[in-house]
Amino acid sequence: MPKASGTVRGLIRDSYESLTQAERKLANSLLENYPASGLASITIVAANAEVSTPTVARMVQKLGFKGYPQFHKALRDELEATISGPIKKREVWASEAPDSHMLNRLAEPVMQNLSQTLSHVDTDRFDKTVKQLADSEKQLFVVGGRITRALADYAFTHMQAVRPRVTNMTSSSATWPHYLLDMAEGDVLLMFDIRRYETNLQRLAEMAASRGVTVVLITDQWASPVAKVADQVFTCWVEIPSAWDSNIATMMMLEALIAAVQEEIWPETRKRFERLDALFDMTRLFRKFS
Amino acid sequence: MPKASGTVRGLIRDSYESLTQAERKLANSLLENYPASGLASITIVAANAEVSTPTVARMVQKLGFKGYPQFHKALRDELEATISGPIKKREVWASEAPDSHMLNRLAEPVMQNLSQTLSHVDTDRFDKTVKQLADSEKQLFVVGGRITRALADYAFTHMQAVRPRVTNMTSSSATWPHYLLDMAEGDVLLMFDIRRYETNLQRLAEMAASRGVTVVLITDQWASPVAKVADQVFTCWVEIPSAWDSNIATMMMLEALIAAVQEEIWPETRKRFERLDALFDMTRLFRKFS
DNA sequence: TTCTTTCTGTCAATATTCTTTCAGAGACCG
DNA sequence: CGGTCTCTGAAAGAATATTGACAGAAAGAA
Repeated sequence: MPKASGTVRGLIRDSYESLTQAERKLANSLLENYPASGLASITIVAANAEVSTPTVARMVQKLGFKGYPQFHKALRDELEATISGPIKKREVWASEAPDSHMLNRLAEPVMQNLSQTLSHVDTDRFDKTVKQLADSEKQLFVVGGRITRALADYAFTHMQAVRPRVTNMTSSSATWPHYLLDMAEGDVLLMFDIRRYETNLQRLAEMAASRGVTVVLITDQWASPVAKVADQVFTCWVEIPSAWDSNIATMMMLEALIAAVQEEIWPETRKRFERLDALFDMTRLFRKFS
Repeated sequence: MPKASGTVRGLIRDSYESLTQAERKLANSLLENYPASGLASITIVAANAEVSTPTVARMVQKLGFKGYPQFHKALRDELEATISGPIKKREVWASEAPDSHMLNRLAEPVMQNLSQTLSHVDTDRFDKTVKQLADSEKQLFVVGGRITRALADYAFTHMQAVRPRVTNMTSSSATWPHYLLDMAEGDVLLMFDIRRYETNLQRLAEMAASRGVTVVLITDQWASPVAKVADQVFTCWVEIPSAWDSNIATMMMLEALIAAVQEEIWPETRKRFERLDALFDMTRLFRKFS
């Protein structure tokens, strides 16, 4: 008895010689387009291989499955195992601590959030957004809410290092009309809005959009109402077992955007970095590091 | 509104915002393990997503399919088109994008950083620090540097929600002597210092320490000079392929601390949260969410 | 708050799939 | 050539999947 390789494919190959004529026809059909062709219903599989449904049922039983549904499930599990990202199944625990420790209780949902966030990004839109954020002909405005103001600040500091013409809008909504005055068509407004969503941000977005400003929104999985008027929306997963929301995935999203923008306009950015460095050297605020 | 990318995944993403709550739950479940999770029967898909079968049927119709079987077929066709070859083990991380895409290039080192950071935490020290940060008899000061000011702000906003007596020190070092005046023995100073390390922060730390203030430092893997005078040091991995450092691990460390502090003094914190909520309800700034 | 609208799950009907039985077809052997 | 065996597909029955109708629940508006 030859050993099966564990995969359904291996199983079929191993038992190929003991299969009958019609069954081989089926086996060929399955292997030819593996695993897609095996994921249809038994009727369709049979039709594709030009054999009858009982033949399919008999063969999967011969392969050791209890019935066609089990065979189907085995294929799905295999597919799932094959195309899983870098985040899945990684032992990221804080070593010696018990699972009940806060660090470990947090690790799992955080990974989940990052994974989920990544799987929701449409790379075409991402690339498009990067181009818009990288266009230093246009003014870039950054604004956030109560909690996300910190993220907006972070975005501002980095964007400012990468390109010129970046404006950080204060968190006080009373001053926003002043900024709106200066927004021109084609300018970009980068907004952060995580629940609880702020009505003022929504109004700001509406007004900006109506002036022809491109609104880029980074929000959570429940989607801020700003999404309705935004040109680009990035959804981040923020749920953790706590009374508030985690912004780790949001931070990742933001850093990814910054990194991509930096790469997009590296020649200019590089010069900016060098000049910035020179300036830091002149003020003695910072230490050189090894 | 950007056009759908033609794939079922794109279809789901594009209509995500117009989906209802239960449908989003389903969409998440589908995207999380795409396309394997969608290739099961409607019953199983519904069970996995923890929604009812009619919800699944409704959503696929909303997406433009005539019925579930059509949706199923579309997924199979897509799978066939994508991995027709023998062992085309595509590491689809962010999405259908090539490995060279920024999102995928970033995902790996970020995971690495999180993993490293977690495995370096001494849980005993972590717990001890949490107790110190949770002691609302003492004043808690928060301060950060040029980049980490955003993190300090984030820490401040959350800590302030969790406990009383929290002070956010401005980033301008000229004002720091004023804060120092009010620091008493036993007070806690939470500092962020990521390279390039700032000389002013070091001086601040020294002066605070000499006054008997407990200094808690969150720094990077190369360790800020503040570490020499700090009582508690948390090291975060920050290296990514870019000209600057990633603060995702730093953010995680911070959130872990906040979460642990919150848990430590939950009874008081809970009341604070309720009062805060009531205050938000009074100002109409925020929308209710589910 | 109350009313309206929209959403979501339970249930039942309908359609499809899966399995089993069985008889005919074909292969192999004497 | 006839007998025996295995294989194969048709058809029926059982099981399951899919869809539609409905009513309670939740969200949003006035």
